Amino acid sequence: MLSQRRADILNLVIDEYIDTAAPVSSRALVDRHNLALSTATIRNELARLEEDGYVTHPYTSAGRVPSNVGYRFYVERLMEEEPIGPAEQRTIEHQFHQAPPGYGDWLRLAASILAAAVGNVAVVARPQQPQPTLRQAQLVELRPGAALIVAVMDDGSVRQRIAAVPEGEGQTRLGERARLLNERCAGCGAEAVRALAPGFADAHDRGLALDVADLIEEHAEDADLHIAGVRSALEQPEFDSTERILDAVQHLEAYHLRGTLRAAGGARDGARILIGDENPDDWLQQWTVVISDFEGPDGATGSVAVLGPTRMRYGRTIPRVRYVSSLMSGLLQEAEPQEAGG
Amino acid sequence: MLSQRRADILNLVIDEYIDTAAPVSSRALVDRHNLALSTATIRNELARLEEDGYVTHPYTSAGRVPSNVGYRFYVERLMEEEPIGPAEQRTIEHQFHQAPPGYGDWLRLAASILAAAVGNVAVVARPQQPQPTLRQAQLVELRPGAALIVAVMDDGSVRQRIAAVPEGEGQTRLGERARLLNERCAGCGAEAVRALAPGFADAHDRGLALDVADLIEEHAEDADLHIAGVRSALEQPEFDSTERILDAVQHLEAYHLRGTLRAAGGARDGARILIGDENPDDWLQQWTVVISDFEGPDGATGSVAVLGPTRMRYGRTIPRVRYVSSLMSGLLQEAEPQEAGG
DNA sequence: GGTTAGCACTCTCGCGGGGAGAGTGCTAAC
DNA sequence: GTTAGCACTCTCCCCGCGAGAGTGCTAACC
Repeated sequence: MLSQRRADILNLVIDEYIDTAAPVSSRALVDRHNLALSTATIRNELARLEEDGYVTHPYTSAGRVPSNVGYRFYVERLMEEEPIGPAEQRTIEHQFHQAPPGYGDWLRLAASILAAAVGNVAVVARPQQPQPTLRQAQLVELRPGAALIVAVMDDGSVRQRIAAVPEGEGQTRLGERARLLNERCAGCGAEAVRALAPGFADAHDRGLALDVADLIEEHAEDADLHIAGVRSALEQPEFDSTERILDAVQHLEAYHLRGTLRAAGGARDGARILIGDENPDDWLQQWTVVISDFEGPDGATGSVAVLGPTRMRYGRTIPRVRYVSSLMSGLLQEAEPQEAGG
Repeated sequence: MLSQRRADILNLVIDEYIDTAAPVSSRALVDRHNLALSTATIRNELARLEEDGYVTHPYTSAGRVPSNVGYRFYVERLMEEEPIGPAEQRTIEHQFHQAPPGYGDWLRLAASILAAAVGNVAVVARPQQPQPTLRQAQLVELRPGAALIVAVMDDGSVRQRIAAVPEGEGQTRLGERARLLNERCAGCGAEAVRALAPGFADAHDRGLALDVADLIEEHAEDADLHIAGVRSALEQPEFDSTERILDAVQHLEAYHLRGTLRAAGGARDGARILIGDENPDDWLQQWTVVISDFEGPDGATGSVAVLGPTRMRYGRTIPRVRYVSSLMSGLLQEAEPQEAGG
């Protein structure tokens, strides 16, 4: 265990480094915090902290940089959370209620509010039930032999797929097929629909039922994941080379991020935090991810997350992720007097 | 009008510049194409081309770089289209038919096939009817007082919005409201629904009908726009500075791109082409956009586009945009024997 | 024993010089 | 109209170097 003084110094080093993005020198620590110690003493302590793995040395004679171990310790023991003042709270809630009418717009807005609040990438995943059930399916004629299945789930999520249908059937006939499908399968989960499939007299209806069962199991569209703040994150000094930026850009797509939000990580008061190499994904080895799940209606779970360099303002980020998450939860699930429609 | 020889030289300059991304010198032209002229003669011609605005000089003694005017002339008169050979055609079609089951996946695949074929950003916009009509609306309970309207259009596109409903109504009651709404409004366009709204006895039903009318007019979700190839585009030498990359990243989002695809531009055989400052958007002043619309079922129109630096391989890009567009059209609309379902 | 001053040593970073190279424009001759 | 020749320009890259920041270590100090 770290001595109190050493922990204090580590705290200062990390605060300083988060602020300046430059290796922290003994001089800087003493000067900026009026320490009653000499730089030499600090240097000794820093050397010990380095021995224990909390900080590193980019090269022989530069200041200290926190290691992942250091950040982890900081997040768990040292960091002070930066509270969300009444003014900020009002601003955020105000923005929330100013939402444009579309549901997607609204989720995107949430992401961009969070991104602005923390200066990093923010992601908001629409709540989905773990075991969704079918609300209703539609068949839209595409061309002879193929139709689009549009399946709306009970949590409001939507999945679509192209399916084979008999050639020469018009939209009317497809409407009948859809009606039959809905009569029997509405309210069912994937397994139930699959079990019902053999019960259809017509072979094509059986096929459609199986397609629907697949759809129910499938992830909803990427649309249900909203990303904001990419630019502000990539403006940080860690992204100095073109390569790094491009790598980040390549991976910061809705398509890839779904899995990332599911990763388990060191929890802190309802927020999962993954620092650097704690991330399972290769490309995230230099990133920290802070995730907070929230509840939607009927047990649906959504997620709010922030991604940024390991040098992120944890004290600011974590409470804000948590706060936006709870706001989402409140607006989507709990009773709350508020004008919603447009 | 340009003399034949001068046009030939312009052609060579642009081909060369597209290839190397470096200012083209008189020497390079003579050497690489075994011209029966001396570099001095070429220099004279280049000077004339510069006077007429087809090429420029980055600085006093560097080679020539095509101007937007030059590119425009090239696209209209000089360029040779690079045909899609049978092998390439087979590859592309093969990839198309290997599509994963989801409709969104499929559109994304189309974008990424095109992106790979041209080495730039590709965008595919799902076909939508200009005046969509309602297929069916669902109401999903969120919390007391608010529900999610999920409206499926006749072209299969989906719009969602949060709407006010009376507090204390359960999902069953909401289901009844939805049924009533569908009974009266299914098949209607925005105007028709708006006209029907006053006919509802219940005030809340009237409100919902108006919401639905709004939804019908609204753009579909951004999900219906798929982007691929951002990385390969940004790897090109024009994006040497961090700033440029970030600017591009910031604007290359589904949210912003919808309008871009609607821009009118110099047509060439069914493809609209906007070069540099021909683009209405500020951020696109250094870009070229090649767009081709395609037909979906029932008069729905989708778009396929490629975005890249003005120095793009026009001869390669244009036919490929056109080709993918026609493939989309074929797969979504025309009769074509093919296994579609999964 | 912890703390501190002093000092040698190390590594980065920015700056200026300078030479090579690529290319042009111009002039004069063909 | 075409071409050789030449002076001139501008970039680019390499190199060296000095300033500056910081450390680690040693020896003295309280």
